[in-house]
Amino acid sequence: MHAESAFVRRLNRFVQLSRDELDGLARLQSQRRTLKNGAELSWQGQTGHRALILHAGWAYTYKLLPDGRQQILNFCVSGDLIGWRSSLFRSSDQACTTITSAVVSEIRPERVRDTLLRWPRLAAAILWSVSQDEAMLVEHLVDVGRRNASERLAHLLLELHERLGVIGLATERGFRCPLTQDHLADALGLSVVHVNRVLRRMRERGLMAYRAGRVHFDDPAGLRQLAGFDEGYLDRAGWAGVVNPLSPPDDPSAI
Amino acid sequence: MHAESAFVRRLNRFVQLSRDELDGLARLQSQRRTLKNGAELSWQGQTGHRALILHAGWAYTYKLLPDGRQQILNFCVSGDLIGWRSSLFRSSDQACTTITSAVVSEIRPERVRDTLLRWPRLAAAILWSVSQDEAMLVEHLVDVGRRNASERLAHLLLELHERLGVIGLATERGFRCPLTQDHLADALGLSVVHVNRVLRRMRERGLMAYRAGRVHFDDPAGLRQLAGFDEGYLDRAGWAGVVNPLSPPDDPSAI
DNA sequence: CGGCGGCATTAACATGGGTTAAGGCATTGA
DNA sequence: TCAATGCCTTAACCCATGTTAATGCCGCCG
Repeated sequence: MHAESAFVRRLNRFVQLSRDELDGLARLQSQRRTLKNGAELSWQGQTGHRALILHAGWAYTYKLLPDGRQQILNFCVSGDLIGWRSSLFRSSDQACTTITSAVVSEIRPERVRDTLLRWPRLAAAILWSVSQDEAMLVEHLVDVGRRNASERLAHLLLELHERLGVIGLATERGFRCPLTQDHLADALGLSVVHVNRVLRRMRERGLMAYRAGRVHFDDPAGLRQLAGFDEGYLDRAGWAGVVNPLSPPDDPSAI
Repeated sequence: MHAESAFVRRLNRFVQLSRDELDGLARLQSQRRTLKNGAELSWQGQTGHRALILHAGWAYTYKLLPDGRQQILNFCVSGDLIGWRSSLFRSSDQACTTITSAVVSEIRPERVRDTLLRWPRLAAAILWSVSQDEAMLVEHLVDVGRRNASERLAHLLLELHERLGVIGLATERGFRCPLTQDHLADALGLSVVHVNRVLRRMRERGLMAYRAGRVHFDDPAGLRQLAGFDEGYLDRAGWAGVVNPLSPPDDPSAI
């Protein structure tokens, strides 16, 4: 039961949790809410907001400018953590809305703190997950700052493919994708019209097709080259080994 | 002596450290190196890299694309922490180079871990600092994704002004700034030529002047409005109070 | 059935910002 | 003193991307 959770599945790439730790995690997840698409999970300026685990469905985090422009910061899929750090420290500086119907657990800041203090390896795993989110944010900034429209688009979709693959929601050549072209535009700092143009060109060039809620890669290698995609930032290549990964805590072979 | 450190000065906005904690921090900082400008503090793909405290001078973190384009992620000033999280978890995914001559402490990952485990409130303070860095990164993404050139420029310089003010390196109307227009361009996703154009326009409109290594705000209010600048993300407004700030640990009034 | 709202698509046109190229002014160092 | 170098500045030109607007499709709902 525990092992099937998308979040546990993802964490297991980094650290194998003990039964006790899995219990701690299960307790956090015991309360679940099901939400419709378009539901607001948190908003800017909210104080005392909950930390979230997204069990199923898609959501996105974003910032709104006073004049209505919005910048999407991240797309969230099953197994993602949302707003954990800011729940400990500050009012939420970003908003989060579901894209599809979704299942979430909401965790009060005090519980987050208690859990982190009680299960240090769980804390390390969560910090690792948060750390990976930051690596994605950095890559996102590079996208928007220094890549052109088609590079950005390819990069984003390849990243999503990678992430969904880990939790079993992608095939080798593609994945189901509920994002509208508006979402893509707001994530990539482009206009909808241009997103549409670029998608068409990529289809015509035989690189990929985005239609009927599915992304299909016709030429994965070509896309990777176009985007300059290197999935290293999503993976654990080159662990420092300081926060010990991969071995249960009582295993004598643990470092 | 401790209290004069820019880093301690900044942390004190969040949590007042006890003598013991200050000692722990001082031990981290005991080794200092002085570097020339243009010195590489870390680079992409480096494993086992050190965590850094920048005591004096300026630096910047950035990512390089294979074709030579670069995206600057952050400008670092006195009192900033660099690469703490990635030192624990992964190979460095970004590079860091000094802009001016600089004084730094380099801390090995194991020491980082030991310090965090031994002084939890220090850990909280450091996590807070890192959390603030992420808030800046988010704001940076909004800049590049959804603000035009003059908004971006104004926003960046107002942010720097705010940050430098906290550590006593800014006057009410401006600050010394060693950044070249190339730096600004690579941070903001613009070309140097355009940065120059926009700076001229702002000077002509009586908003601000950037000359001879100094930024001077002629019309701070106008600039803030132009940039849509709201310094909330740099401050501690709206603390959740979960990781207890502001009171020494043994103070009975501490929450 | 008919209307409406969300989304995709396309065309025509406008422009912000990129590119290229050239010159100026310091500072450095031989 | 004279290069050489690094940085700033400006002009001319061009293109990637934005804007506006219209059309079509589909699913939902009254």
